[in-house]
Amino acid sequence: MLELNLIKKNSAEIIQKLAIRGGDYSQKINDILDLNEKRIKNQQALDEALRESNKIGQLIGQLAKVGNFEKLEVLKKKATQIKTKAKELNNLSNITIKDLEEKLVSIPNTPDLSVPIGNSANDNQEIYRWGKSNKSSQIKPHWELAEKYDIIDFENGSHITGSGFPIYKGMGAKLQRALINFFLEYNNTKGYTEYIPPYFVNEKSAFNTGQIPDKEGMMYHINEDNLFAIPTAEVPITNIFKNKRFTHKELPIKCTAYSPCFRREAGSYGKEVRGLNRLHQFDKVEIVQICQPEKSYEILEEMVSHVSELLKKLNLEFRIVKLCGGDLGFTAAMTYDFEVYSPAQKKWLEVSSVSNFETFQANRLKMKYINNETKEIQLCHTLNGSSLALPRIMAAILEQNQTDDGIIIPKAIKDYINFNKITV
RNA sequence: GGAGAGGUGGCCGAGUGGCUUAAGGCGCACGCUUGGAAAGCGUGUAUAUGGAAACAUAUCGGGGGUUCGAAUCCCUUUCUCUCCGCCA
Repeated sequence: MLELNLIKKNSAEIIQKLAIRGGDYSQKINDILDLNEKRIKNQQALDEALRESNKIGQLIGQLAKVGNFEKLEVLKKKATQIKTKAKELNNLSNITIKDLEEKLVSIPNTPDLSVPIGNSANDNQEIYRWGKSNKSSQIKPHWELAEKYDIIDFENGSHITGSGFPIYKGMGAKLQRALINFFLEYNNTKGYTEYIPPYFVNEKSAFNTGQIPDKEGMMYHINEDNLFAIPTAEVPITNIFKNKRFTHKELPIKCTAYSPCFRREAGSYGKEVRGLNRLHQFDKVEIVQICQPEKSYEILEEMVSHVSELLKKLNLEFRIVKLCGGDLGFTAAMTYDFEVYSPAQKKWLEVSSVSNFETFQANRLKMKYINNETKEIQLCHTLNGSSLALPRIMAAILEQNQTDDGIIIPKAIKDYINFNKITV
């Protein structure tokens, strides 16, 4: 949620930034400003009424002490009248505030000015490319390899639950587990504290990180308890720090967590969902940082190089893409996507999305810090990224590391796994 | 699931209808003291909204009610703790 006082101060700049997403938000922003004016007027009238009523209340207290009950009764009547008026004003004020909140919540985050303008993924900017994989025509897709080596059972998974819920088996399960450990341990060495979060969250938590109201349909919902299965560990992890006030010494907060992720992915079909391309349940290791506003873009770069390191250690061909305004998520101000190459599908698969949310989440979470120099209380900036999403990493390892007699296990994870090659 | 106890400021903790934003303590900041430090002493120290400011209003888990007036009484909801039950 954007900060109301920033909208008030810099509405022109905000409209300009939002235009990077490809829409004209000036009407919405103006509506918000109008509603805010209305809100302030209401509040002032209400405060005035309450002030009067408080004064009379005090007077009554004094009169009661000296026993002047005649005058007291007169004042009581007057106070009741004011109270009635105050109640009306209060109702009016509540309606306006609700209206205002609703409008405010519907506005996406303002992209950073460096975000390229564009409508779709086609307008994203590739900023980095690394590695080289075998592109021969003999290359097999990962779903065929998974079957050949009997390490992932897509069919049985879809019988047990539905499509998009694969079963990892034997060396496949071990590889997955080794990768998770490798990611977590590497994150640990870079100062990220490990967490195991809840895998279900309530409505408020989902709202705080921006899944609601924007992406409600993407989450599995348990009606009976009104809980959402987490689409990413970002949701519970970021919520850990709601209503906190940090000192500059405590920042940045660095967290990492492994969790399964659940996504409904309604509307996906065909080759998009083939094999490990898109699943309803998948594993992911996440990194989250909370920091002072002036440091967030520096930290974004740090996180980008962190994720790059992981991919280089796995020796996977990948590229980094800076998302354009039109492809940017609702809550993000800037996002870098990491994509590994699938030589068999001849396409890039997203394995990480590293974003700076600036104050967008912190505003809903009331996550603040005290500026050491000015002593002002400001909202923190939040950032997160995958490090990494397992299925597509798995797909890339299978495809990029395939040989005639097996899949070569990346050297980087040899400490976490007790074989060098997946064989029949 | 049953029964009980409780949620007060950054933290601990007092407070059962009126000058209580809230005693006391801890912590923190500044000053005095000291060769320096500790101790000691003194002063200050919640947040949000509106306002140029003075100041005003709101906030003692959330919501509602009683009352001229609620941290304090009533209703409701939520969370935590203890005991019992069930259980990996």
